[in-house]
Amino acid sequence: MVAAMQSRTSAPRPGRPRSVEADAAILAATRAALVELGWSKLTMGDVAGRAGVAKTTLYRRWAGKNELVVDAVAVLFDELELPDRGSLAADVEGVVLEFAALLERPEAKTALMAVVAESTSDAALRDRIRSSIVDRQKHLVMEGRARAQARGELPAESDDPETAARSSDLIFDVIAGAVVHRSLVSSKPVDTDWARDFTRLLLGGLTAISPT
Amino acid sequence: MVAAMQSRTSAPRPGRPRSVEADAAILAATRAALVELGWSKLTMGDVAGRAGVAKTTLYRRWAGKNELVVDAVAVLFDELELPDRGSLAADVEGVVLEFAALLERPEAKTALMAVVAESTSDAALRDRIRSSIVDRQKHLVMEGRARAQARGELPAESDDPETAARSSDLIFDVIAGAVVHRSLVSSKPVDTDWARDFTRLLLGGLTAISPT
Amino acid sequence: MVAAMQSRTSAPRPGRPRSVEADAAILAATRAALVELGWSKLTMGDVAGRAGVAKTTLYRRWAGKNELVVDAVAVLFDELELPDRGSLAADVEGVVLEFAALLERPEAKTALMAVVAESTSDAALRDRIRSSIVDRQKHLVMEGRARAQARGELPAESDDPETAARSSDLIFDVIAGAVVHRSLVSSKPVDTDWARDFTRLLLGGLTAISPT
Amino acid sequence: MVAAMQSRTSAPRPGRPRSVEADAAILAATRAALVELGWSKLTMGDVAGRAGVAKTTLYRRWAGKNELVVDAVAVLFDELELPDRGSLAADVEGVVLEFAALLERPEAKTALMAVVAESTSDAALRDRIRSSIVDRQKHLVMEGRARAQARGELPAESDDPETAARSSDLIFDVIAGAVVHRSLVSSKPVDTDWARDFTRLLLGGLTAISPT
DNA sequence: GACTAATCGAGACGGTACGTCTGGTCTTCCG
DNA sequence: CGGAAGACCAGACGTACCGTCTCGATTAGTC
Repeated sequence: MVAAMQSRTSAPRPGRPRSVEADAAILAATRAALVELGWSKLTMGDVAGRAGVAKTTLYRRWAGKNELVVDAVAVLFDELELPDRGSLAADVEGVVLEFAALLERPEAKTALMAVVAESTSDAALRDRIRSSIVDRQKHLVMEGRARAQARGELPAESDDPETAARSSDLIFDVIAGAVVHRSLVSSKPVDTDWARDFTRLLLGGLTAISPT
Repeated sequence: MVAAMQSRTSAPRPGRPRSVEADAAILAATRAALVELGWSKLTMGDVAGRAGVAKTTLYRRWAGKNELVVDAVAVLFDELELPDRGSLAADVEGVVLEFAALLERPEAKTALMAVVAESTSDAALRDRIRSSIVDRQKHLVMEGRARAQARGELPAESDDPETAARSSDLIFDVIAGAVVHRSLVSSKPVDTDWARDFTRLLLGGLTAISPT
Repeated sequence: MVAAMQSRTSAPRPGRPRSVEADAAILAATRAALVELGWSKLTMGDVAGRAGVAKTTLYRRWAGKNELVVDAVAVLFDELELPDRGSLAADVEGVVLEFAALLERPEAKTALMAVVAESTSDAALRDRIRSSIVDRQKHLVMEGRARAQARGELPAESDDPETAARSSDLIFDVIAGAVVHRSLVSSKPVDTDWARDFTRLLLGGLTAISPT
Repeated sequence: MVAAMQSRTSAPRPGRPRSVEADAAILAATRAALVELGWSKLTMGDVAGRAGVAKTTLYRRWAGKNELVVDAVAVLFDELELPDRGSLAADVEGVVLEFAALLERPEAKTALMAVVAESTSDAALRDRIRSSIVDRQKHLVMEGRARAQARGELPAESDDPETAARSSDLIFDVIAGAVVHRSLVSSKPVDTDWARDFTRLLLGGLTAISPT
């Protein structure tokens, strides 16, 4: 995932090739450790032990705990999908519940907040999070919006691409932010009722800001 | 703030009383250390040194880094205010910008996410965050809503107090969540433009979910 | 003149007088703690607790652990006696066994070596040990010698008092040193057999060094 | 000296081998610290610092202060030698002065008494002292005795090996005990005069206990 | 019968060292 | 050369004692 680009060129470097199994084992071990121990008690040595791997092998692939955890958790966000549920409201409700289900998983909730916290004082980590996690989610917003426009539920985007991006970003932050805040900060469940209330609020707002 | 309940009963416990100056010095030192070092590099020993206090004095009052930081940061949220800006839109925009300004402060942004991360696997910490931080903010939502109803911008609350609380919670999570997500996850500025866009979206939604 | 007398006896200083019971309780607690914990794990706080006394009360009377322990153990050496057993050989054998029995007691053996160790870098402690412990034992040697001379087993002392003191010191160090070394360093029992062997060796030597 | 047994089998355990230089540096640092600070103020952290080594490296090799100091001091006793001085009297006098000179060294006197004190409540430490220190000295007694017998100054040993061992032990405890007691407990110098007096006493005794 | 003055208990204080744990690096030998 | 093993340095962890201090509450003798 990290330096996978090079493998494509398949330059048969000299010496023993890196074990492909090790990568998978390490990431799995990281997720398991996150579930059991949480972020702060997770240690590199413990992950290495679980994966049946030497610590050196970890450090050869990742710069530290932060990077490792981002990669270990990123794959979880690949599971998010946006099947066509027939209407914009159904699509929004669906993605909200799906995202909430993801945040219920201990490895996801713990890791997500922790790496965001670290990223506040680490620009490189911020980029890594954006590319590995945020962008994967944002893509869903774009997809849902396009589908709604095709259905005629939303007007066509503005000609100005910048304006369009601005409103995409806004919607994304509102959805993701509300779910995360409800789930992790307010510590209350994101259930069907809440998802319906939220969707009504969001769709009402969307109609209001759309140009006639 | 923390164990202040007991002081009211003023039961003069035997032995030397705890230094009240130490508390203030420690919390101030904690905030200073957060700014300089960030969450992960902040150490109890360093805080003690800055505060001119022994490590034992810290541990006598707080169980660990998490608890200390929550208390140290909580006071920042007391600064949030909601002056009457004349209209609901102006009030929302104002509180969004104020909250965003708070999240710009390094001690706030780092600490907030970090303690939330830890709280995902620590129920006691979760409660402490709720009472020390979340509730302080939620109060603003209630206030703004009441004011808007007085102005006639929003209909009177439902007779059912549970329904009213449900929508208050929703609005709170949407506002706080969106600002936090924009600021810390998406890493983009919460400026006047964004605040205006967001306010239009939110107010449109509020109108839509209001009865009649 | 008159007032000076009283200060030695019971100078009635102003203020609340020190508790006489506390002294006894503290020394007893110290000995008990020595038996249970040994020297290095004995703490002032623990002794205070056992004695039902505050730490300040200890420090008001003794400067530290060393001084306290010397005083607590010193009384044990008062038990050493030298009844007239009829001959020099019987007297030596008796005192050797008595001293060995004292060193069997855990509080004595632990404390004696420990304070001697500390005294190697503490002149004041060295003096305290000499006056509180060593001199008490040395007195027995003088007594036994005088008795043997009265019996005619040993020749009268040299006219030169310095010469007499030199040989007293020598005998004392040989007896006490041998018993301590056998018991604590070689970790072997000082039983009747050993005492008899040692006595034969010593008396043989004494005869040899005595002036014809 | 400590775990040297295993090195003979030279089983090449996996992983990086322990630094042999570190061992020497640590023991030297321990002796230096003993001279400067004495036993009670010597700290593991300080020793580590002097040796240019991490604290973990100390604890990987020794269980604590006691074990470390025993090993650090043990080598000093290797310096004791018994050159043939021509007569038993000269040999005894020589070894007494040599031993006294050793006990003059601050690292030896402090450490020896301190570890003996600890050993009174620690059987494992007692064994370590016996094998590392006591046995090294006792060997000198055996050697000197054999030499005196060869010279005809002492009769041949008893046929019963146990009887021979008993008298060897006795002589050893008398010599070592007297020197230690004079030097450390009585706090008086072991000079040539004292050594001569003591030798006369001992040799007189030896003649007395020897079978005709 | 108040006023001193030193004591007592309790327990917090600034320090120092403890022994452990983790992070990240380096060194050895094996495949 | 990759990898497992484990030693290495650095330094934070939370705990335990140290010896001092600050409390309120006793106890005496002195006015």
